[in-house]
Amino acid sequence: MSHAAPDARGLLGPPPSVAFIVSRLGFEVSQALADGIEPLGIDPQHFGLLRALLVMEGQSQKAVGTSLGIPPNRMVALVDDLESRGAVKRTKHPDDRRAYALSLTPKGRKLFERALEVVISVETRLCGSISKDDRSRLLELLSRLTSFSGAPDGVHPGLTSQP
Amino acid sequence: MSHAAPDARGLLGPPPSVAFIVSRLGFEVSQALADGIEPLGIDPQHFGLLRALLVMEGQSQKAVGTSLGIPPNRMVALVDDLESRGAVKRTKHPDDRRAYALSLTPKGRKLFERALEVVISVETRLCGSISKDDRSRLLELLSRLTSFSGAPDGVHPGLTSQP
DNA sequence: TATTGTTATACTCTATAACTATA
DNA sequence: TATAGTTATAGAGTATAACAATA
Repeated sequence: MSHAAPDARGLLGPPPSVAFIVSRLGFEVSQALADGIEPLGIDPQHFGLLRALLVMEGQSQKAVGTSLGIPPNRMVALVDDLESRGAVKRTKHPDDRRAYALSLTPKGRKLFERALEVVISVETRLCGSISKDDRSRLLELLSRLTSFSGAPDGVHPGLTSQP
Repeated sequence: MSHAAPDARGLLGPPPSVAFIVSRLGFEVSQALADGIEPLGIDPQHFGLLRALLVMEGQSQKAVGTSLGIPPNRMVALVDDLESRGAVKRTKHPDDRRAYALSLTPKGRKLFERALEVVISVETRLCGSISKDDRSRLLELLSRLTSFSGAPDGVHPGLTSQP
């Protein structure tokens, strides 16, 4: 049935809340983002790692992992994936022979840029129904909302797991 | 190290996008909501079911499930949980002896109201840093964003799974 | 003795598909 | 034969904990 519960909408239930809308919209956007980069052969976690490596060039797996909130065992698989497709490189760490120094290859940078284009296309689709000014206003309002996690600015806690 | 990557914030990376902020904030809010109702002994899926039953009193598991996008096998566990704690009731469906008619008990309504209080408290915390007028503006802007899923108005696709 | 990266095991969640009783 | 509800099995994803090499 395409209209199983025609009365289930908007009548009862909670009054419209920012929390519910953001929660729902956030899920949909995450899904769209994941679907969009999937053809590139990566998932959101890979994207987050590429993004971090852009500014953490040469740091160890451990350092990058803790900064992203990703535990060691998962870092292994993540870096394995990206290394096997030539996007990142493990080289010996100059100061600590136990550790690897992670770095992006040119191929990795291109991969990140293609993923960024996906983000932009999702943004365009998402905000296509409001004016440029309204988008700015929205951005400004959203940035003033109290963040729940203490995660640093560019980090998406959904891409980690740590409590 | 508590400041492993002090430069990873805001310098490089994508320009601020509604998509990224909404995705991140949505995750945090969902987490806060889940954490908030956990002491009540339910999770977001249970909450969604209670919310649906408020307006689908007497309908079958199948009907409620399809309206929420929840497959039959999971409906069983969900309804089992809520029934065992006396929040919903399975009675024989008058028209179809294969089916059950689901209904909320008074205890179920109280449970839903307590969960609603949690939603309100999260809303208050989330929007505590902006004025009442700004919150209205924000709500209005958010509601004008293009939704990705075709899900009906009150349905949160993160609480289902159906593609 | 502590730490980096790694591997192995266990657990949770979900999807798939069989099964029963009715229609 | 098709459908409502149920149950069983298997798969993906994750966390826990043990491991080897180095500090």
